[in-house]
Amino acid sequence: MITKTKVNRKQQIIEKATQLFQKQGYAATSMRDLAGYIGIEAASLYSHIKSKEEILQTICFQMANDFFQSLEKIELEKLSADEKLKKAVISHVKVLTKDSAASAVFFSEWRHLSESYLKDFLAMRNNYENKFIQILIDGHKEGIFKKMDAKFTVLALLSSINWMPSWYKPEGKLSPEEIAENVTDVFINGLKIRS
Amino acid sequence: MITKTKVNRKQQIIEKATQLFQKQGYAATSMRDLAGYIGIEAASLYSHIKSKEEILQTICFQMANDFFQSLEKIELEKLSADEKLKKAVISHVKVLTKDSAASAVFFSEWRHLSESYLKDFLAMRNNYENKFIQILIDGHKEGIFKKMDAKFTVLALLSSINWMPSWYKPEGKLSPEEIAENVTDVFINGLKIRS
DNA sequence: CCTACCGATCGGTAGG
DNA sequence: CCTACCGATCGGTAGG
Repeated sequence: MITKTKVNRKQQIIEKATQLFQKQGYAATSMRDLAGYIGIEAASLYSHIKSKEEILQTICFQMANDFFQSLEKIELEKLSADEKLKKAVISHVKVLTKDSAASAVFFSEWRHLSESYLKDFLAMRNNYENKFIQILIDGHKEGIFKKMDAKFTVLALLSSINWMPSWYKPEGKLSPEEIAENVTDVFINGLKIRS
Repeated sequence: MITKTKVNRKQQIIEKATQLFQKQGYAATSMRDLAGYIGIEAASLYSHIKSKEEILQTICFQMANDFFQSLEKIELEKLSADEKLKKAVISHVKVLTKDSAASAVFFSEWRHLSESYLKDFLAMRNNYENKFIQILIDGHKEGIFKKMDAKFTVLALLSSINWMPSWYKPEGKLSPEEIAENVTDVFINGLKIRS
């Protein structure tokens, strides 16, 4: 049996914590819970992490980074607004489904971050939403999208996608691309048969 | 000063708990927190309620009932699928915005219900979703809606609406009807200008 | 509705 | 990574 290095153990702690935070919530998950699942004493966790909140911070800011990076790549491309929106949704869904447990924690447990982290977190989220809003505004200027409340629409769009980790099963039949295809198709083209 | 009756006090406890559960989450809200905001001792809460979980049960099942009743009324009406969908969304949004704090608790904190209540809760939610799914299926049969994954679409639709309590401000400029109008318009007609 | 209190559990530290 | 332990806090009860 190969000895586990500290790095691996830390990774293991974060992964198990992610699962527990998703299932039970951050506040309802105790360090003794977590340690028990890993097979060590609660006190031993602190050889690898500084605090319970540090775990949450790691999860939240890792996800935030992933979302940001994936969107920034797309912003550089020269695309029409509807193509850009579709690509943005696809990469959003890809990040989301790559680790749906971490995504669920990211979306539901961020409020338990302490103040200064919370501030950074909310600023990043706002920034991210604004990039989507800009795509819709551009699309309207280009004559592709109808007049609408862009912020409202983006929040509705992101909400409908972000809720997914709560019911998305990786073994399900839909790939990230198919999910994004479905979502963008509904939002861009609507449900009605065109006449 | 008029003496508060027990009924009023119980109502006050539930309302304040709803606010705290929304802001901090159920698990992170202590009975001492709650009592402090009301201005009594924690032990005194138990003259009015049986347990912390009873408060959560009251909130969740009250909301579940409201949602159900509003939808059942619409099911009886003879309407085309797109009209029925719109009406269903309007009354869903109305229930949601009537008490957005209770709605937020309903959508985010139900997992802290104990097992038997959890089972009932999930059954009701499934039942509710199925009614929406049926509307979409009927709409496809009537030739109004295109072919789609009805369950997927309903979950996306409800998610985009249900996320609202986390950012909806009653003093905002949009009425429930306008919100429902925006949401259904996007879903039914899409963002693209018809050509 | 309060005082007084219960056993259980919390996140975390000291020291090895 | 463990044993031993800390002060704080938890939901809730007894008795008035």
